[in-house]
Amino acid sequence: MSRLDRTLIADLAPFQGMHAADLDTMLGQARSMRIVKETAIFEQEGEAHSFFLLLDGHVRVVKTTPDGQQVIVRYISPGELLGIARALGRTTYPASAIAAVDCVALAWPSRLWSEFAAAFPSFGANTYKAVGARLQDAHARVIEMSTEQVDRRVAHALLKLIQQTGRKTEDGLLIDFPLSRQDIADMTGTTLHTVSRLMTVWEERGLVKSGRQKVTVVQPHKLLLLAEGHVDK
Amino acid sequence: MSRLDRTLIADLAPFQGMHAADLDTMLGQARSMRIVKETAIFEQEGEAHSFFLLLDGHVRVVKTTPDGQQVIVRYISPGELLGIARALGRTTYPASAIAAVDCVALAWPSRLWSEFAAAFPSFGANTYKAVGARLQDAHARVIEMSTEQVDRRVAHALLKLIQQTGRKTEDGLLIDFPLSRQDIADMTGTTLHTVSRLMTVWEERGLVKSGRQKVTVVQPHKLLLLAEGHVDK
DNA sequence: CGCAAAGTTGATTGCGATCAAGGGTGGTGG
DNA sequence: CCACCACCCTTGATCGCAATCAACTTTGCG
Repeated sequence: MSRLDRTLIADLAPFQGMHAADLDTMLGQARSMRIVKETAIFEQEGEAHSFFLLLDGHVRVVKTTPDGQQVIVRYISPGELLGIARALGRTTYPASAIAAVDCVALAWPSRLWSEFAAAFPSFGANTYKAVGARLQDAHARVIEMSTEQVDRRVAHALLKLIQQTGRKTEDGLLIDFPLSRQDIADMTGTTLHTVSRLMTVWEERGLVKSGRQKVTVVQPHKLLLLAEGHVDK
Repeated sequence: MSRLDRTLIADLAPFQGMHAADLDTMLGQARSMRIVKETAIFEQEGEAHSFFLLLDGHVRVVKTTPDGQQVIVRYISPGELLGIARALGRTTYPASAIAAVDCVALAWPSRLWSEFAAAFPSFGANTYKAVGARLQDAHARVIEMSTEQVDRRVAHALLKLIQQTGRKTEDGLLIDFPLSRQDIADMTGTTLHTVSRLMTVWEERGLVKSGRQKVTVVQPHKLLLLAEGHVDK
């Protein structure tokens, strides 16, 4: 049986400041798993039996309302923790996590979370720092939803994505996983129709290039100006 | 000089599970202060020199956008911590805190936060639990802003407030601090005009009673139905 | 090749913002 | 004590953004 090597995780944010031996201890209790595209890692309301570390791929975290509307809370990139319901004092997952592409992840039983946090203070502190960062993200999003028009919200969403996962191509910065108009709509509280029209206009203006489940930002700077409201639409 | 008595804080959520002696240690380093109505406890972007515990009164936490629009992030009730920027890994306050009425609070230098969290694990855990709860609140709010119409958002906001600070009166549940139409608008991402019209309709329907900076919810159950979308508007 | 999923585009509608005007009320200072 | 004024609230009229409704096109996959 192949053991997991600590270099797999040593450089990732959640494990900064930890001793090599402690990394091994954690890895020794991890189970590695692959998740095929468009399947769930965990489901909203489900028993929070495990927490995860994404090693490769991209995951979208989705909340579904009682009447079936979907909101994409965030996208997870490699190196980030997900499903840390226990750290938030929950016993069920507050959202579903769906693999946007084929993914590789590590999983630990939730029960171990408090053990790890206590035994490895750096790990606990890093996690809480991440929670703090997410709280600020969420607040920023509330402000955005309260005060900004659709076009600026969509621009912000795209900028956040290229910052997180932008891959340089000859055309500009490509968002590195399949992203539909509907997905963008679910991130920004609008409809696929409105997003489609925006993309058309922006493409004409040379700000972006996009196709089926694919978006490339050609002129991030101009998109930023638009997002910040410094230009006419 | 009068010392602060530990019974002042022993029963409050942030201090659950702490030893009496440790409470005294914390109190020994606290400074108690009064804040007059409509003045700031701290300002957005300001150096986060202190964190606070609200002992009496009500505080509104406000974010202001570069173009001057205001969003009320939350109201703080007695027994809650505020200004815990350091716990979120920040050195400046992410929002302003304004006393909605005359308030009494305890203040500690921010520097002590990590000391307390390390020395009194219960205190740290309680705080992080609170941060987790706020993260969930914020997410719920994003969902709300993304998927619900104005009337339902306003209904939810009022229900949250009466849950937090509702005081029983002969008419129903009174929100226990001055709350203007503009305030409600700033909580829900709408305008005072729309809120005013809603209140008028709801008053006619017997759901609420309201006046100058005063709101009483007469029929919480019916308001909940409206908030959940189970009835026609 | 056929079909389902994704995207485009036009037409229409309506919610809620904005613009505008006026009324009520509590607090303050003369 | 009263008058005035700032602040809060109400209500009407209009407008525009973006949702909705509808039809069609494109694209990739099995």
